[in-house]
Amino acid sequence: MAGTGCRRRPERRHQRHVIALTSNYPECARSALVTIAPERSRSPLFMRAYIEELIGQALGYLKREGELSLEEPVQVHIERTRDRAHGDYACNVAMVLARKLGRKPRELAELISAKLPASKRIDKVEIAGPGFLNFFASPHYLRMVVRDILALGDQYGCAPEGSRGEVLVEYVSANPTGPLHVGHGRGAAYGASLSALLAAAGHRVSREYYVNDHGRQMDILAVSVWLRYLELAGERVRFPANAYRGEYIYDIAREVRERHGDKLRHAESAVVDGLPEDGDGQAAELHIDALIARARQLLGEDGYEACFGAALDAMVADIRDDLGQFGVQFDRWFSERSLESSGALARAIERLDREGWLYLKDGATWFKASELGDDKDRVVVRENGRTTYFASDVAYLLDKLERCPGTSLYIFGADHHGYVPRLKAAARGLGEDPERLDFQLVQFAVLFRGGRKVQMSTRSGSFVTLRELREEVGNDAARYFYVMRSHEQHLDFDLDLAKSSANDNPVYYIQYAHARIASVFRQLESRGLRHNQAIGEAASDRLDGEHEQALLRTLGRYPEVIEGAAERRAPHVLAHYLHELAAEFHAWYNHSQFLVEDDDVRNARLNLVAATGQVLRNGLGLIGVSAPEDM
RNA sequence: GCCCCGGUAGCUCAGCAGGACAGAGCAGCCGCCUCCUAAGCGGCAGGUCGCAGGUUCGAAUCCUGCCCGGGGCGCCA
Repeated sequence: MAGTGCRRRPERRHQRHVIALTSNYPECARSALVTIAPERSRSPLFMRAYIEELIGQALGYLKREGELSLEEPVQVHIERTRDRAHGDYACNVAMVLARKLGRKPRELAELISAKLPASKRIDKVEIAGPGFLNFFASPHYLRMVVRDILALGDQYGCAPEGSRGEVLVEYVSANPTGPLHVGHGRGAAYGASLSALLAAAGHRVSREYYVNDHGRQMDILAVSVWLRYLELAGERVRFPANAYRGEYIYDIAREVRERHGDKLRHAESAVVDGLPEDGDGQAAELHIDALIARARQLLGEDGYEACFGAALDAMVADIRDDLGQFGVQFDRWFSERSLESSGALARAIERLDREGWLYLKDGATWFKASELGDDKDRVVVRENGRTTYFASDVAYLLDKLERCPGTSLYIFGADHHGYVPRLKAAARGLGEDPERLDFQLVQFAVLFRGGRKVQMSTRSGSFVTLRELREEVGNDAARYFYVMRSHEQHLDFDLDLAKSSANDNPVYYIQYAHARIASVFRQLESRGLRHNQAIGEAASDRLDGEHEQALLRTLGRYPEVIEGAAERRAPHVLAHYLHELAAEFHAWYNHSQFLVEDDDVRNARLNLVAATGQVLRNGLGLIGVSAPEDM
């Protein structure tokens, strides 16, 4: 039954036409007849943009000669071929036009390819398959790649800063009520990598962490600290079910005690007398809320703020420290409370009102979100006069849109997907363009150890913190593992694999390639030789081996990878690319000696080795993984 | 009930702005260190792309329905 050969499909072979590129039409200005995507980089390093240009010129010529009647631009794909036999790039322009013009695709392909300007970067163009134009990069172009990489260094692959729009990226934004856990870690790694990628692709990027320092959870945290403080002071107060039990609460309480002594101490009876009983569910909620009210009453404004402020400062400092060690930085930590004091909150509500999107019902103020694409209307001011969390969101959104003229990018955990229609509705309600908002939802990460799911529960306090994870597997492995899968995909994080220093760990595989490169240059020196780039460049035609050619092509692809990964908000694309690049280097390393006698060959190879090292460093840097010199 | 994400090789996943024979890593089997780190390399084997329709010259990729798994739907934060 399990036949082997019979399942194979018959080979489909298409006749190929080879068109020599001899004609040149210098007078053809760039035409707007071909569009791929807006804002394509014009850098000479971008082969696709270059090919687009060539095709545009050919079409422009054909149009002026009356051979084609083109009215509107055609949307075409210029893509990397999967099969080397198909050249380096393929374009489907003829097939797309065929549909529009009702002509045969191969016929059109002939027409177009005959008018393609000659180019030093393109060796030949073939017509193949149903009508693809296959472009073969010239050896000259491939060699140019090494020179460019060595000349540009850490700038290779980067578009000029500001060549694209501004992006304000908000990520992590975990409530400062406890340490970050592994779920936040994924958002942090994704956000940091994506931000770096966007910056490399030419966007001006600012990174923000929205600190939820306003709500009930913060009050619970403050009270938790106070209760631990009382405990340390010798009061025997029962700790409520819903309060924060983590060890870190004691640390903060100790700090408060050091600073304020017994000033905040009250007798146990004064604290709990007359409060509703603690218990499960509803009872626990009522109890803790009453306790918060009691704390405010006994401590007064200043005393309460002492606990609250200490808790907030400690938590934010801890989170900042944790993320900093993880290589995750922010340009701004935006306080939710500041929205009220700055008047941003009131202004946002006024704006919604002015635009006519607010109404009163049951004593509360509602936003007509349902008329703007959300499933239901949302309360902005509660019956008790307090604004809702959503109101803060609207105010922060308005603030962001006013500060950043480009895109506001939200990175949410997948459980926040309900916020998307609500915030878009808010943007519309404010009279702003919802297209300026970009939402990326990061799916959950599940830890596996010994092939078993690591159980996590916040209540029992048995969750794994980001810090613990980092200490267990290391920052490099954690950063890489977090972004190696698409963020839209649930992530199975294999702790054993991440820790493994065996041949199966993709992080070490890539880092090892870099370490080997460094080692090659150490060897060179120990043999009393020096790398001469100029000699290598002059002899770059000696890089004609199969492995060398493959490596050159892959290195040349890097700028496109950056561009595409940024556009698709997909750092995992870069992670995969780096793995592939490392694989090609390892294969070459095993196949050939680099430190050969021949000065020309040796230096040419060393140029390629150095260029590979540079690209590995650049790419690893963007995803926050170190590039070690030795392992 | 409504909404979001996913279902591709034994496992974990790429590929999905439609395209040329479906890819990688791990696990399995067979090989490679007098030579720049074997944390490496070469080879073999492994797939009804969840199921059924539809759109198209062409569908893993787009549309519809269904099945399975994960998550979300508060005048909480």
